Amino acid sequence: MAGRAQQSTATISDVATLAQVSIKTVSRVMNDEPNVRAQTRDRVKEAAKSLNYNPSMLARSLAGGKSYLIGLIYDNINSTYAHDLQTGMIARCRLSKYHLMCEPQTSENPDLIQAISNLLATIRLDGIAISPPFCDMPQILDIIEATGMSYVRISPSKDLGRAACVRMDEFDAAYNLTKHLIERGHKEIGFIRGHPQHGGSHLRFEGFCKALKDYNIDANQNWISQGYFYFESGREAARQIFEHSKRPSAIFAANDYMAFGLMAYLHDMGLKVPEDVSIVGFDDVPGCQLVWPHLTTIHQPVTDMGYAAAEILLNNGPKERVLPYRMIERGSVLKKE
Amino acid sequence: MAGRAQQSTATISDVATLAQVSIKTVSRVMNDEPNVRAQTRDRVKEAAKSLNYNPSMLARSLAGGKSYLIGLIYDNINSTYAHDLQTGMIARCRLSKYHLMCEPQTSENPDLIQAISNLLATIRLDGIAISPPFCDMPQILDIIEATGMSYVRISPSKDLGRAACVRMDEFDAAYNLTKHLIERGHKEIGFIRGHPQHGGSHLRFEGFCKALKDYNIDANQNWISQGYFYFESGREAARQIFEHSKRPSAIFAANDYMAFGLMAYLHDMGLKVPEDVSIVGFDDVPGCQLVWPHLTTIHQPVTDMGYAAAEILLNNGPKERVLPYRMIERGSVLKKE
DNA sequence: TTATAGTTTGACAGCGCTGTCATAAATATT
DNA sequence: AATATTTATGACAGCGCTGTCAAACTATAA
Repeated sequence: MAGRAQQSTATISDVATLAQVSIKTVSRVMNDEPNVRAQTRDRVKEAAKSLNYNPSMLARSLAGGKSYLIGLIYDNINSTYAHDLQTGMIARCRLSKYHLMCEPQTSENPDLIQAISNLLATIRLDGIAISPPFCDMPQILDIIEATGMSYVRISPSKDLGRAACVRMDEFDAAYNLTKHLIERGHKEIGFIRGHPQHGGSHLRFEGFCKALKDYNIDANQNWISQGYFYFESGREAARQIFEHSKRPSAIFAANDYMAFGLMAYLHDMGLKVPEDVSIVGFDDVPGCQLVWPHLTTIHQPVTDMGYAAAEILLNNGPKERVLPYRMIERGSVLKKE
Repeated sequence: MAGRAQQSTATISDVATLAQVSIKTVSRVMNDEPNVRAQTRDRVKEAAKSLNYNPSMLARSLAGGKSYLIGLIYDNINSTYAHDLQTGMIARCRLSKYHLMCEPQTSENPDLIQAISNLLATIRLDGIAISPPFCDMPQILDIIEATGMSYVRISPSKDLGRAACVRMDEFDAAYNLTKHLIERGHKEIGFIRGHPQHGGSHLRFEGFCKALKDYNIDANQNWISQGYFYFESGREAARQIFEHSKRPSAIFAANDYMAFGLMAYLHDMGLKVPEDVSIVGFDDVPGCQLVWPHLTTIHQPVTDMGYAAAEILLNNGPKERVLPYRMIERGSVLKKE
């Protein structure tokens, strides 16, 4: 097992002795509490500085009932998404001297509920953020609520009012992206759906359908295919779409990875993007600028969502934050006529 | 600020009362210590289970002098790398009921040293892993050593013997990748160097040079260009290489992102990969399978390295682990003649 | 001046565990 | 049966802080 903690770190009583005050006064100064004479405050600060003293997070946690830790439960499948969420949360945590506990999970884990329950019992987090697909699992929300801990859902798709949440308007984004296709002259539009367990899938599909409807375009069921959010599933879904004799002029993939799979399929079939088929994705993962042509997509403000989630947890902020998305036009859509 | 910790969690004394033993005995059972009668052990375990008791990490840390936390200091620039490292470390942590504290930093931060110093003082980590470029900064290693904390360097390039480390043989990998190019008939080979501060850059370049030398090929200095490990720097470095009248038949980019930048440049210039120019990269980031043609590269076992690093920290394992790399042949290299 | 309120400080308990050490019980040895 | 040895258990202190409350000190009002 790992070695013992270090020996030679200053404690609060070292500072108290040096500054000739009680440890409680040092505590007050370190926590910026009121009712400390300016002169005393300075003396303590100086003493702390000269000893290079930093309060122990552990001891503060135990004594104060706050852990200075918030958690993030995420699915390890989509590494970029998780990483961006972390980055945003950590940025906000640092402002409040908090730290982030990262808790990857997989929805396949049969002991998922127990694992999360144990986590909550062993570490008294001051709050927890839950990203998809976990934020849509009622059982998980139940056990969190049972602990009385505050939590925030990131991009939930069911039961929106249940708890604090951070999200973007995926329906609206999908609607506008579809509209973008229609406005460029596309009428034969296919759709590759995402993982049915991931809430975003439905919202994106509904936005797509609504746009078609508003523009009086019939959705051809042959061009609607099921994928699961990863590359190969996009390729496979594409195969099913192009099995049919008549083919669409544009395809909306419910996320970028499936769009990449679709592009690979098209490449193998000798079909050109966007000349033969236009493509749009969703998420704006880094790969969008690597594929050729670059992929037109919706940029999800993932880092901002992480930041906002931490903000809600630390600051008891507003219970719902809807962040703006951006449509990123690149080269994968052909303007017809 | 965040809410108070939850109210209704069982503590060790609840379990002790229910099992009719002292809290110390409960502690022994929870920590699998010897000298507890089997019958007592069972009674305690049952009581713990029925109360859904989990020992508080915080309290154990404070009392026991172990924090059950190890840290990872990483550069947030390269998200995939950091994420994979995290994944490996977390996997190993879970086996020992440890948790990972992620500490992104940027080398540009003027207060870098102070930030790390404060971190070490506020959280008594039981160990810390340092990835590039931080693992090559002597100042950082100094302050860690001053705390007496155990640490492990990930892919260091200077001063290898200084502390425990996990790495792969980058020199050898670069050598073999260059050899691969030579064996396919390439004699005019360029190189895009990586960030001079990142150690790997030098090792990779040296492996390249050694291979050329062993095969009696002169390195044309016009084809050796400086990049900084990110996409645009690869494009810019490519521009400099192709300024010269004579152009190489193959280029080795010191990492994949620069290879992608190079491919973008070539695409813009109407040059075909691999017909006109063969390309190899280094790292095997996910984008390698997105670009066309797919990039031949060296797969770094990053997740395994994270796992091994945590293993060393938690287990006082061997002081050095050299992990195997794999050359991944894809479509970006042309076999000449 | 004395009463009153507000400000500053410290004593002390205790957060939920583990380490140390003493004691009790079980087992082995003579 | 008496003693030595091992095994099992608990009492207690204390990890480094914060919360509570009371005491001391200062400013203001009457």
